[in-house]
Amino acid sequence: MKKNKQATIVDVASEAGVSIATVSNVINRRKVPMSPETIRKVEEAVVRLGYRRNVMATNLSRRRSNELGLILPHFGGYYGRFAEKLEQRFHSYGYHLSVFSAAGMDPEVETRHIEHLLQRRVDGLVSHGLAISMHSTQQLVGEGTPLVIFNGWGWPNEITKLTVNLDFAKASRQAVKYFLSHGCQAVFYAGRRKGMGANEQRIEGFLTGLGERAETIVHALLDAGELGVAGALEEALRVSGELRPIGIYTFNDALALELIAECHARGIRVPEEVQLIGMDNEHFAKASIPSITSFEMPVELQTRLVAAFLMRQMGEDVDEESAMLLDSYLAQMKGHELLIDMEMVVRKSTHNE
Amino acid sequence: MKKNKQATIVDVASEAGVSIATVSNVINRRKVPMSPETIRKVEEAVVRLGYRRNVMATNLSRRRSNELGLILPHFGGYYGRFAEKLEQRFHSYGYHLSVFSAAGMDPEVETRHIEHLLQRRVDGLVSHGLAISMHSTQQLVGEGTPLVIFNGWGWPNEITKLTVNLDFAKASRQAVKYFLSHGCQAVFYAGRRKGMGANEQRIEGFLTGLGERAETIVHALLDAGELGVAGALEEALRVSGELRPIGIYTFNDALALELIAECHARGIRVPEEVQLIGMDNEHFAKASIPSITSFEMPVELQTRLVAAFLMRQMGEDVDEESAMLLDSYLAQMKGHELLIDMEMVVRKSTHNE
DNA sequence: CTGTTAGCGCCTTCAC
DNA sequence: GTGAAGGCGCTAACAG
Repeated sequence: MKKNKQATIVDVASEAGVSIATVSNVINRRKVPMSPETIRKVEEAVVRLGYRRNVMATNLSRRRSNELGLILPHFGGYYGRFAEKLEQRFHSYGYHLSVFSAAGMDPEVETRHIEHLLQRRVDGLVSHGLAISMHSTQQLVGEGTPLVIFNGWGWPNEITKLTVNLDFAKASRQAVKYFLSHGCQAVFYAGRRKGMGANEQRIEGFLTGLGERAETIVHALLDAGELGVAGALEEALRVSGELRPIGIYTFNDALALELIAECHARGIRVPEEVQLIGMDNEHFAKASIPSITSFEMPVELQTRLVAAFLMRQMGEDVDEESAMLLDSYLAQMKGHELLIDMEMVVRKSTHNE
Repeated sequence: MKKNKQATIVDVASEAGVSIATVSNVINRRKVPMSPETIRKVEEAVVRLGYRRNVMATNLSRRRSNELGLILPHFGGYYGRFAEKLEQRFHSYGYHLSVFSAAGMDPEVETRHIEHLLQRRVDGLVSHGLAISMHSTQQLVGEGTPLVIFNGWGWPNEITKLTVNLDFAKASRQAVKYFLSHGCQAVFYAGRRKGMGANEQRIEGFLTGLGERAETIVHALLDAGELGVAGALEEALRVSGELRPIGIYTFNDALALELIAECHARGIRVPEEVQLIGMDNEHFAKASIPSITSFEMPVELQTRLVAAFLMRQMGEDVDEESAMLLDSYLAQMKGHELLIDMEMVVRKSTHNE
């Protein structure tokens, strides 16, 4: 037996007794007038042969792929949800989305994925904007492929017309102000150096949030990556001396959770002595003990804006709702950065009643 | 200006002053002897023109894509790590992996992804085996594409030669036995109906783990999906009456964490009154209070076996280590199911000292 | 060593 | 309505 190769359009044509052009017309539901009889014959032949169109041939011929690519720092948490939402949105616009993880921001892996996507001639690309990827991305994408960045800072205008960012700085200001207005005698930011851009944004917000209080209130930046979680807590306690309670704003919920564990191990009460605010509003933030005050990530909104803008860049239409949303955000944009607010979810790690 | 289209192999050829065949040979580092001079000229032309091969054309011509597809129930946690590891492994075998999420096991989304992968003529497919996907998968894949399933139960041999499963049943037996040998007076399994196959496996293991003790010890199956977390806990307490401590084995760490929160809210001490064992060994299992006893998912091993088997099915060679590993597992296989052990990580939710 | 020439599977005018 | 033919970008013999 010879290997049963996939049926081609030619097979379908001869099976149905028509020409390949006709088959193509039927398959693509073109508006050219065809007899219902012809259509039926073709459709039957398709089923009978188990025909499945070869998109490589289609794309090659059409000179467009109808495919989009997404590069994430990793799957998991917020990013995983982001990917699923975005896929769904693009699907509604008639595009297919392939998702890739840089596997913990490994530049090599990331470059490999982008290169492959480009070789596959994707019609557009969306990428996170963290870490070093900037330079390589610039190189790779060149003048050709439409690209939109999300959660990226410091990207020159030449590369992207728009960056869709969560407003970490604002959230951080909000966190600090919350601490200050809820009796905290000293405030800290605990981050991880590897956070890069996103980390910087938080720090900036943290400092500006202090405002003029910066001169009078005890505060410090803690690097949990360098000091370790225990080290960071110790440092905070050392700096704050007898002052209580203190407030610690963390890079994310995971770090907040670890700090809670550390406090618990030392018999330090949360929130009576140490108040904590995290970021990401992960599933466990709600169930931890105490539950963690955090910021909700507006995935729906962000993916909507990202998708709408990419479509526009590609000259495609989008649903009216997204279009209006995008316009209203673009109107109040500063520079080429579009900022999205996050909502604080207050829980037990910052108050008790 | 006309749009600067991507340079093609023809452009490179004329730029370098050679024929397209030569360019192709250089690009693909074929073993045909060529003068270093020619090679240099071609390579220079490539960079000068920013040439990037069109994989659609390449694949069409080669009649193979060198691409593989992976279908996941969702990104996040274990599955996200699985995807990253698998990608890396396939890469080392010279294949590219595209990952798709069924977005919470939505059958429509799943079908769409598989169909698209097939239309792209991937050389092979690996898919989780949960939920209803079975039937549609069978339809779709037909006789053609090599397929390996992981974490799937009840798949007929006609579809898959092999299913690579984590041994949830065994882990569950182990959990029960741990409870029994550590003083638990009553034991429970708390799952979620939606767990499907994976849920069934746990239940089976839970029951067989009881063995002959099933007749003498108080036990029950709890459906946290139906009863809610609070309801499940109440039910366990009701059934066990005055007996303490009781042991609750949960579908995953997330559920265990929620139960801990629920216990805490009611002033029930963990592990003194209620012992808990979770599954997945998620990041937060270590940092929660108390930390959660759980089972580590052997992603490295599982991806290795999956990759090796798919490669073999496709007639490709794999590294010796993986080959030997696969052979040893195949040797002790029952049916067409290959089982992987998980390791229990004991933490504070089951003991205190 | 290098160039020529068929395809790969499908789309897309342009006649009939 | 339907069919014939050229082309998309690249590979793979096969000559030279």
